Amino acid sequence: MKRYLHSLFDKASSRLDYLKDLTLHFEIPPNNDFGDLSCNAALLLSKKLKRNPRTLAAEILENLEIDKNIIYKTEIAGPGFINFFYTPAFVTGIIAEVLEKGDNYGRSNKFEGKRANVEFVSANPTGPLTVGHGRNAVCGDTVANLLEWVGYKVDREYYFNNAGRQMRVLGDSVRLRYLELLGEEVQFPDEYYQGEYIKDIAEEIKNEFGASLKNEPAEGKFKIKAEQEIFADIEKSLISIGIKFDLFFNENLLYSDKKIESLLGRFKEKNLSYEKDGAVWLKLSELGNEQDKVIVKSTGEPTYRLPDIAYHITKFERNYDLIIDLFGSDHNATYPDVVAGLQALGYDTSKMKVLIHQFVTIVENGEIVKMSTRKANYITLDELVDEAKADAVRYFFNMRNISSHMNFDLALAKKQSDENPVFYLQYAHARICSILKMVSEQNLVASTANLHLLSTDVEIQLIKKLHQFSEEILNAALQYEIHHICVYLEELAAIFHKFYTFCRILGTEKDLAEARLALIGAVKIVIKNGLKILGVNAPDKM
RNA sequence: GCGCCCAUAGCUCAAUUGGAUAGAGCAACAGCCUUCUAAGCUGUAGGUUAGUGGUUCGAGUCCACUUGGGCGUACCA
Repeated sequence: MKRYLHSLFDKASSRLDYLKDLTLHFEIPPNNDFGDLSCNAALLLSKKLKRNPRTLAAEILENLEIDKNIIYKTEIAGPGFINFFYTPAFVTGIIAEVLEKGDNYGRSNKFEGKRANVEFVSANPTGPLTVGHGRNAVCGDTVANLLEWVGYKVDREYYFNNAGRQMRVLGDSVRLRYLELLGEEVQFPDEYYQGEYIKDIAEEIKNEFGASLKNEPAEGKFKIKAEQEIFADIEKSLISIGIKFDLFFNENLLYSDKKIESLLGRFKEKNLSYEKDGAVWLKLSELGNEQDKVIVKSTGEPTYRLPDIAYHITKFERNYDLIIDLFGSDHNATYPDVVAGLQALGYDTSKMKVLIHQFVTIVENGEIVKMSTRKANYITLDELVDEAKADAVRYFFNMRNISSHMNFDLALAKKQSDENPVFYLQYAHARICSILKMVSEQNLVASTANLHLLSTDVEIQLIKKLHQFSEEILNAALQYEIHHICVYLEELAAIFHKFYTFCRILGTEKDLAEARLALIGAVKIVIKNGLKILGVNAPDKM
């Protein structure tokens, strides 16, 4: 519908010059009395043209060639809003459209032919995924889904590093636990990985190799085994919430393919780096950032910046139209350096979008639980899924704006099933399925022949809500804000539940019953499609 | 100190990105099941949108300052 109105304004702009470079904005008014869509163009223009907004609105209206079959009424309201009212024929026509498009209703081809890379999770294999990773994982996967719904071909990518100091410490942690199991006295340093999973891995090694690894170095079998085990667990955790990656990118590849080396050369060649105190520095202060930063330590080892930049260059070389990075807020200081470096080398960083999600704070008995993988003080994603099931966990993370800090009480998480609105949505779907099952035994079939019989407020509201779905998706995708889908679905489900209470199907006159069947069939499609984007099941029965 | 994020009902959060009377869930209170699933519906109560100023037709939303919180501020990632 918005597209139709845009086209009307486009035509009118040939007569009204001031409409030409105006970005139009249509929105759904807060109140039914104000119509179905509202436009504030006159208000915006009044400032620029120094004219009364209401007379401007009247002038615009006169120049719109409105199809009376689609919009039966327009009005100028308040300070100068132009309100549009849909005809009943247009409204009921929505149902047929939903039914016809089915599983594809809500998809758009706006970004057809474009390719996107969404990088998320990217946790190094040093321990199980925590609740914090869970938020990242769910949000990343949902953003990817959303992009697919607007036409992108999406690669979900996981970047990891299995070299370096962290991994040495991991290997040595396992080695010490192994020696402990063999009955040796060992000093287990505080800064080593304290988690129980380290002991489990040591146990497995002991079962496989007996005492034969007494003199094995930490970076040998210990590290390798730990990495394998942990990675397998990570993948299992991800699959348990329905996430599968297309690509795993190992940081090592950047070294073995000489990407780091050549990048260093390019910085030097462009005079963007220099040596000081035995280290190599990147001239970030000349690129608009606060201060210069080290890219190669005096030990000869690069800092994270160099591989990160090299890694992103590979994304540009792989020709993505959109490159998304999803980080937790603890990384908020790192990406500007990477972006500045890329920009200096001439890459089009406007293709990049960095999404930062805020932390999930776990509160237990009124106190905040500080999470640390190293100190083994964390709640794992697996524990959360055990307590609250995958659908509830996915919905829980999807339903909030990623920029908002999330609090949750662990005690509450355990009874989360009662409070999570996901069940409200699933229940609506299950109720529809139940009706459809029941009518199949009667002599009733969904029919679009008599949709004009759908005339109560709640029915009209429900249909109009269905119409908003595609625009909600597009809007959410353009802003990478997935929680809008949840808000929309909850509103839709609320109207449906009201409909369910007031408008019966069984025992109603045949034509009306069949029209209502068509309506709930359409509702079912939209709920199912919406939940699909969120990665949540739509059960037939509850 | 500096940078990013945040502050909305008792609690957890929305608010169409500057729009018309700030909305949901949970908790509280009062109702609704002999008819398609009560994991539902109806109603009541709950707000100086942290504070102070500013910008304009119009501010929860933008700007400045203040207060309070989270995350950073490494030759860790």
